Amino acid sequence: MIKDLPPNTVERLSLYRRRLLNYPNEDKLYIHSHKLAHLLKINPAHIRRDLMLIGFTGDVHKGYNIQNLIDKIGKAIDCKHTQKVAFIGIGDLGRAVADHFNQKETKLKIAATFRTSKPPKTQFQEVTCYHISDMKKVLIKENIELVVLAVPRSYAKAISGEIIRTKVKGILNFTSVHLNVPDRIFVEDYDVIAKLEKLSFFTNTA
Amino acid sequence: MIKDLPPNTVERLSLYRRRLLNYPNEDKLYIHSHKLAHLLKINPAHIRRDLMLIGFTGDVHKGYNIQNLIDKIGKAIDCKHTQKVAFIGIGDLGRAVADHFNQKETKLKIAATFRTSKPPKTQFQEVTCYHISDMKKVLIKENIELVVLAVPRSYAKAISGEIIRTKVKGILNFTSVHLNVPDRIFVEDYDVIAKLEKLSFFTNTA
DNA sequence: TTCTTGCTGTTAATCAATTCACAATTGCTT
DNA sequence: AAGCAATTGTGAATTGATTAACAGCAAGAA
Ligand SMILES: NC(=O)c1ccc[n+]([C@@H]2O[C@H](COP(=O)([O-])OP(=O)(O)OC[C@H]3O[C@@H](n4cnc5c(N)ncnc54)[C@H](O)[C@@H]3O)[C@@H](O)[C@H]2O)c1
Ligand SMILES: NC(=O)c1ccc[n+]([C@@H]2O[C@H](COP(=O)([O-])OP(=O)(O)OC[C@H]3O[C@@H](n4cnc5c(N)ncnc54)[C@H](O)[C@@H]3O)[C@@H](O)[C@H]2O)c1
Repeated sequence: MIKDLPPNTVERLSLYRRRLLNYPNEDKLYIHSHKLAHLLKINPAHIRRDLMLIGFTGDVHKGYNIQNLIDKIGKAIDCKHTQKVAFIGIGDLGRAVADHFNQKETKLKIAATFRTSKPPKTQFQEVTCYHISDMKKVLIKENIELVVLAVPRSYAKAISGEIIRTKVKGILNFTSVHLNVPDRIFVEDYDVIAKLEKLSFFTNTA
Repeated sequence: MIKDLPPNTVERLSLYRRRLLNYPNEDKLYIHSHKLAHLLKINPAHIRRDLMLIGFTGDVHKGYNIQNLIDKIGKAIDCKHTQKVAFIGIGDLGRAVADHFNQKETKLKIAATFRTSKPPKTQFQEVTCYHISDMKKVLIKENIELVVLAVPRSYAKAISGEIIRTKVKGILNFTSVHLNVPDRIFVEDYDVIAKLEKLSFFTNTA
């Protein structure tokens, strides 16, 4: 894992890797910066710079070796141990995200889901679904470090209050409630409405 | 509508408004920059600067008048006509987003949803659900300008090929497929995996 | 009245992200 | 063997986003 990568670079590296994992099907061993840039609709220099930051070098004519690049990205951004993820709230949104997640190659592992209604024994392969009242206990016992929070907004605050008493280090927060957690916990908020309103704005001015 | 607002400012203004729409319940007419900043966990100067950009001024002691601010944000970022939004793919993800959307105050209006299986007559209040094969026709007829794309990734390319033959100006794309559309169409991609992998990275280095 | 306090509006400074632009490299062609 | 063409790696320039800092103001206290 490489220190001091800019946040946007880390995010892009993840996207590069996911795109490349589909690429060998297309029967090539190497890829050029401009080709990958085109697939992702970004600037080629961007890619070269990102790869420079993780110390990956290409061949001046063949471009970048795809498998080696995938591996190198893993060394750069993946945690050494497998980090466990829990889904808190597994309604429509949580289910969609968890499903999507389980179809992708990633080092992260879904270790638990939580909800209020009586849970079925399992969901998503071997993932256990617990009742929300066991959340704190399970998060601690299972050593879960990341959570996806997708519960009705009125519960967000109380739940985040419990989360801070566990070893959770990061929260992907879909509740549109801004969580009050200590600095040691990373929060990433996402809000569709703001994105759509931005889209609306820029499709009517620019 | 104000020209030349930075993208991030537009997004934040949307968030300010949504937060403030809940605030009068809390029985205040005015709010200070540092108070709102605290609610959103951002820097107060940021808020003052954003409001400066839309020409909104506060009272040096009372702060910002909440209702006036809500109105001013509307004038700054909302489209003059009501823009119509369609959901293409209304499975778990589409449903979650559409639901979330319909609970919020916004000038945007869901005008149609599309899916492959035989559609029920309606969903979400008065929104009609159409079969995907009618998509192009309906998008054109209804003058739909924004779409949320949440179909299985294998269909994304073909569907975006149809979309470009309509008046759609913006796509919120959840498919993890990078769409090849002309520049006149704004695309906003979102990818949970990249966000989670970023979270994983920063909870293990920083 | 005069002083103190705490806020806004705004400029300036900083920090981060993106893009440009080109030297260096090397396969390929002639 | 020499010249061409295409690509990487990267410093420099640019653009954009964020934060600091403070003047100026006005309410309320003394
Ligand atoms: N930020 C965004 O972009 C975005 C998009 C879509 C939905 N959302 C939000 O995500 C949340 C979930 O949406 P959804 O469509 O999946 O809702 P849903 O009603 O389908 O699912 C809610 C889930 O939360 C669980 N839950 C309910 N009460 C709970 C409690 N007291 N404690 C713990 N868990 C509880 C339920 O068991 C269920 O699993 C909502 O708050 C919604 O507004 C946000
Ligand atoms: N980017 C992200 O963060 C993210 C998160 C979750 C899911 N996803 C992706 O979003 C998509 C939808 O996920 P979901 O869980 O809602 O899936 P889902 O299977 O529940 O729903 C799929 C929807 O697409 C429709 N559909 C199926 N085939 C179609 C076709 N040929 N043409 C048009 N529409 C068709 C279906 O009718 C259904 O409405 C998937 O591609 C998933 O991987 C992305």
